[in-house]
Amino acid sequence: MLDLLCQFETLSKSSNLVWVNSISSKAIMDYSSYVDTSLDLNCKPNYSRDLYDAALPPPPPPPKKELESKFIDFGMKLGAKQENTSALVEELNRVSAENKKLTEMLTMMCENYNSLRNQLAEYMNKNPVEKELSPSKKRKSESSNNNSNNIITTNGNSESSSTDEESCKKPREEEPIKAKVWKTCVRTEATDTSLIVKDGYQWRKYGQKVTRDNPSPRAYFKCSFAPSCPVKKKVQRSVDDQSILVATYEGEHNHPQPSQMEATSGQNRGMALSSVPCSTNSISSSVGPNITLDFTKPKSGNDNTKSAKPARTESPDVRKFLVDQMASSLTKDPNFTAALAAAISGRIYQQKSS
DNA sequence: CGAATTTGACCAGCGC
DNA sequence: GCGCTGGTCAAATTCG
Repeated sequence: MLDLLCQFETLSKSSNLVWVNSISSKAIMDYSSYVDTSLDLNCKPNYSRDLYDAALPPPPPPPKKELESKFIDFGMKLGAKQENTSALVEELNRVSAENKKLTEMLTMMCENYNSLRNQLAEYMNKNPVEKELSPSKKRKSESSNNNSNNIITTNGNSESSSTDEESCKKPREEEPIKAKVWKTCVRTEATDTSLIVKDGYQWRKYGQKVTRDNPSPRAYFKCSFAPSCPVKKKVQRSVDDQSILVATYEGEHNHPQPSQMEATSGQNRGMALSSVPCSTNSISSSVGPNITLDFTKPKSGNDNTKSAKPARTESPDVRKFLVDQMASSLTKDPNFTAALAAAISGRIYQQKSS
């Protein structure tokens, strides 16, 4: 099963979150909103990997008018308004076509990813792994939680199985009995001792404990929006593989990701660089500015991800949102604007001289 | 200096 | 009831 998950992870490329909770396919779908579909935009010009080619964001259409006006002004100053404008318009058309093509490629990637995930869910449902618990264990929940192969299916209801520890908790909190509980495995550097799982949300650590079944300490986190947001998570290294962090989430966020809030509020300079899932062995480890766009949607409402998923990649609204994000990121990047200005001036100079 | 983290103490559930 | 255990609290400490 882990092999399958690894394949799944590899195929998903842009995500380093391995969803190992074997539950109903419906619940799997719920998780889809957490999958990092962010594009890692390397501003350096020397990227040549296919992945980057595929994930290369479309050039920013929204600034078109702005840029065009700037181009025109620039051209007027040089006394070559008409030629420059037509050339730039032509260039913009070409870029738009490329933009469209890349968007289609991205959509196709997302579709492939989703179909793979569905296949995984199907496989899990067909092959439930019954994990026999040691009778000597007092805390059956822990014995299951600390196993990296923690793939349990009980009537397709993960809540009933993995929330055993929930039942051990005090009933003081009025959170619903069926609070969503799921797990993720995140591969990290084996030397990395921090128990930090970057998932786009901000967490406040409120405890750490060494448990009986695992020599690695378990860290307890609450959502930084608590108490309004009741979500908690526990992070502990896998017993079998110390390089794998097992994060157990309880509850559901009732707010968008902070990174997304920043993005929508226009404060997205270098956004999500520290708060979005990113593989530690990421291909984006090259030196230089990386712009990571967070495309995960705020979890509005409950289980409507099934219908919302296609919209993420295909609906005009989402596209517009993505484009706005990219445009905002690029236009605020001084390196980008400088490079753009240099490219434009160079092209105009080239046209003039020819 | 305020926010975040650490860590020992405390509480509650469970098995004997 | 007692001991073990996981989960949480909150004072102390660290960090930016």
